[in-house]
Amino acid sequence: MFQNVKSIRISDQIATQIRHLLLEGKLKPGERLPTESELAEKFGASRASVREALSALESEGLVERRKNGGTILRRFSLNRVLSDVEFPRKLDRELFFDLVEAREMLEIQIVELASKRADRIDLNRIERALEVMQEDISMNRNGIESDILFHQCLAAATKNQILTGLSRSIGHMMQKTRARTLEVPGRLDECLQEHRAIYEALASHDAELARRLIKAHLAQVRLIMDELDLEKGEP
Amino acid sequence: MFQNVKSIRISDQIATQIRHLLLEGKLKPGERLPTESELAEKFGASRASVREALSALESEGLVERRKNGGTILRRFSLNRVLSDVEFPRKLDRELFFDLVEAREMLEIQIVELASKRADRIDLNRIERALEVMQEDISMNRNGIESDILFHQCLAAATKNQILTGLSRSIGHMMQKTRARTLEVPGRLDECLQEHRAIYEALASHDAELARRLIKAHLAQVRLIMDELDLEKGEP
DNA sequence: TTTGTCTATATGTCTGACAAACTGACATCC
DNA sequence: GGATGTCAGTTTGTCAGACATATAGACAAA
Repeated sequence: MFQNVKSIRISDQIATQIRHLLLEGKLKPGERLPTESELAEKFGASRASVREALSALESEGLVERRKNGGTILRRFSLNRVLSDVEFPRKLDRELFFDLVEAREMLEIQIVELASKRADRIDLNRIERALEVMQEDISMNRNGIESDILFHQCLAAATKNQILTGLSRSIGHMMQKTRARTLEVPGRLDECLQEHRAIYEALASHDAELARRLIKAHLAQVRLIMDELDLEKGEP
Repeated sequence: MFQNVKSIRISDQIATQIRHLLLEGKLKPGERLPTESELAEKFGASRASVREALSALESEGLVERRKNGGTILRRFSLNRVLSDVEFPRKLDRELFFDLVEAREMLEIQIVELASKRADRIDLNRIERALEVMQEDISMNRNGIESDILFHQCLAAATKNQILTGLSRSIGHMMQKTRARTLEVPGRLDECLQEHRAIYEALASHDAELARRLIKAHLAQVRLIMDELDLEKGEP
């Protein structure tokens, strides 16, 4: 009934404005922003606030700052890929299935590529993710975090930032649903076994096997999702 | 051979330290960080630098700041820690190659799916896109718009909104580069022929052929990109 | 052409100060 | 007693002004 009101930081407002200007095309990638002092003046704020905004934008990958070169708008940034897609937050029923389909494609490609590129460090990381899930099971936790961690480690092994970012973002959007599938009794154990098998395939650089395994894994997830869907009816 | 040296911002060092402390488990999600003044003292830096670091961490979703509640480490952030820590921001150049790779994967998947799902309407649309490109050629236009149109129509034929959206935004980010490849003498004609072949495969619902053709098409594009790159050196 | 030097510029950093908002305790009124 | 003001302490948010430092560009010298 009542809208939650709260003060909005100046630095946030500045960052938001710049993000919007980028989306609307009034600021173009590759261009240079005015100097911090000029921005401060134009926004009617202090340089410190402008700098905080730029820090945020920088860590989002939208801008790049150089000692004397000013602040430039980056050409290729993950956020710009995602901002359009992530936009429909409502997740219609139809859109949700599109999302599931896109995720399956993405994950399959990721695993295939990862099985070619994974080095010792990646494999160690994945191993650790498996341990975390094992721990989740014995501690009786739901395991969604370790599930996400595993898939994130897979994506990282491709060494491709765009794919990694996409995986993270799409995986995050489906977090709730995945959590529900993991609640099914015994599912977490199964999941761990499937993950382990995928890991083995990766470790032996068997792309074809890895591909088959992740496909089976995702098919399993989808199956459970469908079952849950029939019972409850609504995401 | 020579390592690239450059000054590392204090705020970056602080942010990195905090990220690592999180990874090592010395800082735990849900905990509260010391106050900004205390942090400044402990790191031997000013509060302004600490605040810039916190701004970055906040926009990564690692911490949450409240007016009097101090700064708390967010619970659900494991995935973000990982990718950001292990793979420091890539430069535009590297990220561009990631983008090219991601696009190729995406387009291949799209064409494969489209060849299964394209109906009469989709095919007509694609046909029209081909005509537009033919017109571009005879009018001596650069053809980038009709190129985009063609790929957009392909994506639409998958009936998957997520894939369509991804294709659009990635394609859009690469627009300038694609435009440059089309400027190569005779390239637009080749491009049209390749598009035509893909269309034929789609029309006959030959997924395997379509896949091979789009792969060849994208390989050709990449080849030209590389050549242009060697000549000019800088996007 | 390369190298050295200088200067202007923009970011990076620090200091000290005040404003604003939240917390908790205490006082006040019905 | 319980709801409502009031106040002080704490912490983040914001500001202004200063200096340090790295970079680019111009220009001179070898």
